[in-house]
Amino acid sequence: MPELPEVETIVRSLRNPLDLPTTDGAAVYARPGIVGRHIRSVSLLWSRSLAEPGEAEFLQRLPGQTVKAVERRGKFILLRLGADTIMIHLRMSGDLRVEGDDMPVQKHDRLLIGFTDGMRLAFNDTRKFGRVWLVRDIQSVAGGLGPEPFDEQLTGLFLYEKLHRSSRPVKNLLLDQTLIAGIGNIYSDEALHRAGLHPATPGRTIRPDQADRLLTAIRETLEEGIRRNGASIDWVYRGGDFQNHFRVYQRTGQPCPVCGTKIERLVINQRSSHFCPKCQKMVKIS
DNA sequence: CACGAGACCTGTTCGC
DNA sequence: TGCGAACAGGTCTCGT
Repeated sequence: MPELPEVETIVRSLRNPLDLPTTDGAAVYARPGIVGRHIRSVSLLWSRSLAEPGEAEFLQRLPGQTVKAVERRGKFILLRLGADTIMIHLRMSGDLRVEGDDMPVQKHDRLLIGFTDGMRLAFNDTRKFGRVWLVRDIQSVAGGLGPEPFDEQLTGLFLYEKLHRSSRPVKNLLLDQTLIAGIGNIYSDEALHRAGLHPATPGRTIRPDQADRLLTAIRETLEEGIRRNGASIDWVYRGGDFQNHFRVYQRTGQPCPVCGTKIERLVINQRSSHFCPKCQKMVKIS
C-alpha cells in the first residue's frame, strides 16, 4: 500500500493534523494527532502482525510510555517513545486510525493501542502483510535502507553509480529499498515517465545525465504525491488525491498526457509497469 | 553475490 | 449468476 507520500501524509497527521496542507481538490486527511498521549493499554488481535519482541514483552513494555514524536524512515512509521521506538510498516494494505476507544473494533484490526485520555490508535491490515516492531535501535530493522530521496547528500552521480553497477531493469532498481528508500510501484512508474525512461532499461546503460533527470523526476513525483496527500486506490488508504493525477500508473490503453499515445503495461519483476511507448523509448546501446 | 520465483494474505474485478 | 483466474501502494526467503 502506502509508499513514501502516503506514509508521510499519515505521519504528518499523527504528528499534528494541522500540519496537513490543503490543495485544490485534495481531500483533507484529518485525524487527531497522538503526540503527547500516554499509552494505557495494548491489545494484539493478530499475533503475527508483531515482528519483535515477543508478545508478552510487547504488551508489558508499552503501557506507561508516552508518544514523544512521530517520524518516517523510508516506508516505516516511527513512534518515538523515548528509549523505545514503535516501528510500523503498512506493506500492501495497512492503515492507521485514531479514534475514541468506545468505537467498535473493525474487521481486520490487528493492533489497538489505547491512551489514557480515551483515544486509541488502531492498526488495520486486511492482507496481514504489515508488521510492527518495538525496538531500542531502529537501525536493527531499517539499517539496510538506502538514502531518503530528499536527502541533500543524494546526488545524480550517486544514483548513476548505483544504477551503472547492475544490468537489472531500472524499474526493478527503483523498487530496491537498499538503493533509495521509499519508492514503490506507483511512484516508480510515474517518475520513469517524467524522466522519459523505459522501465525495462538496464541500469548499466543509463547515462549520468539521465540519472540526474531521473533523480529530479523522483523528487518532483514524490513532492506532488505529498502535496496531494498521497494516492487512494480501491478500498486501501483514504483521503489522498494523487490517484486523479496519474500519468501512467493503471492507465493502460488511455492516452499519455504528454503525447496522446496509448499507455502500455508490462510485467517486470512480477510487478505491473505502465509506460508511454513514445515518451519512454529504450536507451540505445552503442 | 546477484537475481528471480514463490510465499505470505484477503478482497475485488474480469472473463467465460 | 457462478466460478476460477488475475490482480492489488511490499518485502522476505530460498533456490540457482
